[in-house]
Amino acid sequence: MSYVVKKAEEQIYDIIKKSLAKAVEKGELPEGEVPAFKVEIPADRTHGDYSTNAAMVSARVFRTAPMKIADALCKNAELEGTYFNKIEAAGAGFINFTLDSSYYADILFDVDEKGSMYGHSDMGKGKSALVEFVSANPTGPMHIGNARGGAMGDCLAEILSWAGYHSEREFYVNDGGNQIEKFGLSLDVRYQQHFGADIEMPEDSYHGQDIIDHAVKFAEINGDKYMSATQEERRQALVEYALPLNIQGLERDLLKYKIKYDTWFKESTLHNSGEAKKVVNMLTENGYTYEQDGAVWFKAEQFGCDKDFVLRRSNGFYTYIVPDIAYHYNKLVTRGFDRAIDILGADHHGYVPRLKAAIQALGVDPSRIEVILMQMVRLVRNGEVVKLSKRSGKAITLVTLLEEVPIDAARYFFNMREANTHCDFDLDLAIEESSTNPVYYCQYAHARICSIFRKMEEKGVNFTGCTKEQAMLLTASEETELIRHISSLTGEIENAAKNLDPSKITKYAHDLATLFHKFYNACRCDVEDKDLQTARLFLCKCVKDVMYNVLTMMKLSAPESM
RNA sequence: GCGCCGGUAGCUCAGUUGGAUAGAGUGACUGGCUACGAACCAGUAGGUCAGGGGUUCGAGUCCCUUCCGGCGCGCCA
Repeated sequence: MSYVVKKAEEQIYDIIKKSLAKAVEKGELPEGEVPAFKVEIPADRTHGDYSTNAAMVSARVFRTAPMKIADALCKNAELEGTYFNKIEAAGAGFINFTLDSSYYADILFDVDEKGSMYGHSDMGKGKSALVEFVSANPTGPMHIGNARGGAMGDCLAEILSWAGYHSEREFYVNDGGNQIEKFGLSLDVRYQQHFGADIEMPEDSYHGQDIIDHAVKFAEINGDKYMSATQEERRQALVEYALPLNIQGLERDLLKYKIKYDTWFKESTLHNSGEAKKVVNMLTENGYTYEQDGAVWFKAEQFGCDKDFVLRRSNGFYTYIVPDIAYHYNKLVTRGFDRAIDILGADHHGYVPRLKAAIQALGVDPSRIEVILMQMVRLVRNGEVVKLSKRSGKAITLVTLLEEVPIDAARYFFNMREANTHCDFDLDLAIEESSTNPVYYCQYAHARICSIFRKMEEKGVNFTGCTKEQAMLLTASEETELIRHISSLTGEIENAAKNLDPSKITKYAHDLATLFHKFYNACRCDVEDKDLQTARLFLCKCVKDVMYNVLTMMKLSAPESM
């Protein structure tokens, strides 16, 4: 949290401590230690700006009624030199504190001084976090679920960076295994069909138009010369042609979505470098594997899983989880990231304990892997759920989505809700009502402030700075509430980082806009009193800075007019 | 059957990690521009926090249980 906020909270602990000592000295309270108590912001602000349950939790220690303790503490409290001008005991024994206007002024000076850095925190102490997200199969275009994961992961990486972590973004490219086999097979059939072969697409192949397009292009370049090659050669050539194009396509489409990765990590490197083999060997050397029916099993039950699972199939191939184990070992040990954060679809939840078990068996603290499970997005169009089937090729792609919905709106929408809630994306609503979309509500606040400064300049009023005496004129509830919210930005970013929850930030932005719009309607900047005018313009400037910071954190535009 | 996630206003969701009278958005209704931007604001209506039990000064929040929904539980990824 920001240092002004921190200072205020520390003062409360200090006030309580000193007034307790004084009350004991005067014999108003018995000797004793106050147990751990909490300082918090009451939901109902008529109860003050801060409250503490110190009197309630110490009732047992002092064998005195909470209300009596609260009274004694209030009576002996010394507020001189603090940010508070009132302390009082309330009904159940809460002790409530009221902030002085010097506090609000200091908050604004803090914002003004930090500018675009306001909101940054050193909570993460420079620890490194690798955020892996989207990681869509390179066998086809991205779907709408990837849109949610993309917006969330990108925003989360940014939040972590603001909270003092060194964060990096990574895309894991599944360029090995069964899916690539299927990809090759699908291309192969389409290629042969192009030259008139009478064969059907197998049920479980990829039926999308993109596969046909690749096959046709490949045929235009290479002609029919691969018709006479072996199936293996033909499929390999097709995959070597199409896969890089798909990966480039993913990169290009995500860039359109304002997502830029630090690294594109290919699964194939884990096989080529022998890392996949190495982790299986390590597990075996540590005695955590056994053979049965010709397959190699991992003793997962020893690590709290309900079942053991296969690492190497009897046909000699590794199961999908082996490269994943090697991949996470690579993240945490080889590359030495302190934390590996994965954003996955909720249908992977059964797989998380298994991955963690294997990582633990490799001697790595599994809590360094943190998985955000994201519930599925249901796409609604014309009031009906659109079935998302990749196999049928009817999935709504990320590109299609972005053609229909503004990028800012999509990024904001997908960060509005916690990962763990299902969400419906109503396309018609997103398009038709784009003007009432919550993101515009926030951007409007920013544009409105810019407009105020333009208008004031036309009248010859240029804001150049504000004195503390002027800033202390901001005492209307609309003003102090707004400043209170401004003051909470750093803490809110820390909270979002702690919970790995970007939705806290969209909520913050929305609340900031609400409080500003309320202020705007209640308090005019264009007033006779020049000192008050200066103070309000100062407040506007600070709100604008904060809104700008929050919007850019989510990579949303902060328009000066709209 | 076992496990994970969820159930809060008509709808979509918050609820500061156990605090005071449960809140927003949207939809419905009413009011506010000779105005620094009405893409805004103010107000009304709408609740057995899925049901039941328990823990304590105090429960939407923690524990148990029942019901409802989503998803997992493969030598698929």
